[in-house]
Amino acid sequence: MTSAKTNQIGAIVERLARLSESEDWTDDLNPAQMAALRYVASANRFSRAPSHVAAFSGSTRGTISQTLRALERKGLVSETRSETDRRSISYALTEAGREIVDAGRPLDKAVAMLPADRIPVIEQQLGDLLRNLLAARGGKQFGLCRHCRHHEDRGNAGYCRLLEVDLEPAEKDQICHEQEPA
Amino acid sequence: MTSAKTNQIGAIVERLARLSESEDWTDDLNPAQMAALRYVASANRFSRAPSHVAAFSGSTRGTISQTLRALERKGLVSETRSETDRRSISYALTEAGREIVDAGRPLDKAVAMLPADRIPVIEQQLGDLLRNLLAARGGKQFGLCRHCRHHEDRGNAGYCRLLEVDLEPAEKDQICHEQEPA
DNA sequence: TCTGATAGTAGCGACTCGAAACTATTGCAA
DNA sequence: TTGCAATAGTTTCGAGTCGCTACTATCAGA
Repeated sequence: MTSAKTNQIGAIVERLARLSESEDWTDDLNPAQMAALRYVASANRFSRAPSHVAAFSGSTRGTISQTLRALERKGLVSETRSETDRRSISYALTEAGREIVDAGRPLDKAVAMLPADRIPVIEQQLGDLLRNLLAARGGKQFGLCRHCRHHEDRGNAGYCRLLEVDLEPAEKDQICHEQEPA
Repeated sequence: MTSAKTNQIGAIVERLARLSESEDWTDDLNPAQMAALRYVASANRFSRAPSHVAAFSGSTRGTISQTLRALERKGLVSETRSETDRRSISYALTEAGREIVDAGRPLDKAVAMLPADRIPVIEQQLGDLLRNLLAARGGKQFGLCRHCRHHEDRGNAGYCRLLEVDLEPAEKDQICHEQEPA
């Protein structure tokens, strides 16, 4: 016998993702495109370059470059070249892109059917699992700005000590590629 | 504001799966091929047809047909035409295929780093989530044979009341496409 | 014996994906 | 200041996914 009592968690997670994605085929967007679109939707203005999407999803710059192009052709994101560094590009959601993201994901509808008090528990445990996986592969966290050790709360707004910039209120709840847990 | 306090569970599950699969690219097998191979490895002899793999993964017969062909070309599965129904085909793992499956998945290594007492809890909760998702889309469960209402325990071995066949001891722990929870 | 359902396959077009080669910038150092 | 290495992104390649729409073979019921 190879591994008698191995747990099923990995198998369930992959099946959940696969089933959810197979239902998520709205608007002519495949899973990879949906994932990239959702990332752009939730990342802050410093974290929306192709290389960030690639690092977040464990993919490569080349692959993500094509995916973002496909999204742009469909009018769901728009591309802006940086003024300060002419090499880098930042993508932003268009109105049409925002609509698709706001529709939510199939899996979240199944989550909503669980007892409300168990949702934060599962969320916490899966978060720990994700951190373990990221630690094992040496990847960045891509956590929320306000959970970062460089973040300084200033009432409604905020301030990033690393990049030395003021932050809009909404930006505190966005994903940042520089994020390091407090 | 669109949905202020929405939970992150769906996002975490999809990211976990994506990251795990991106590391799982061993032996020239892409995620879809790994998923199909693992399914064949854990399904019983009545549940290894292309249509079963398709139903399990939320894909289509056409797509899975090609995926299984790719696996066969690589010598990881072998195909057998049914004697009783000349239309149907059953795939089985080869030795080489078994080796790859036995190597396990990256995500399970991250799971193993969690406190041991929390693993069954997470497993249970994700299982509930999966059942919710399946119920919402009207899909089959594909649960374990021994958890089926047609299963009859006969000590070491077992018996399936639905198909009216005797079962090997090992088959009780395999996935069945006919499975209905007790 | 039709006839319809079922199991699997072929072909199409858009896309993913890793890898490697390539362009355009930028930063650093001699 | 030139010179070069690092960085950001793109292109191209080949194999494969994926939904779709035919299409073939087989089976099962009236």
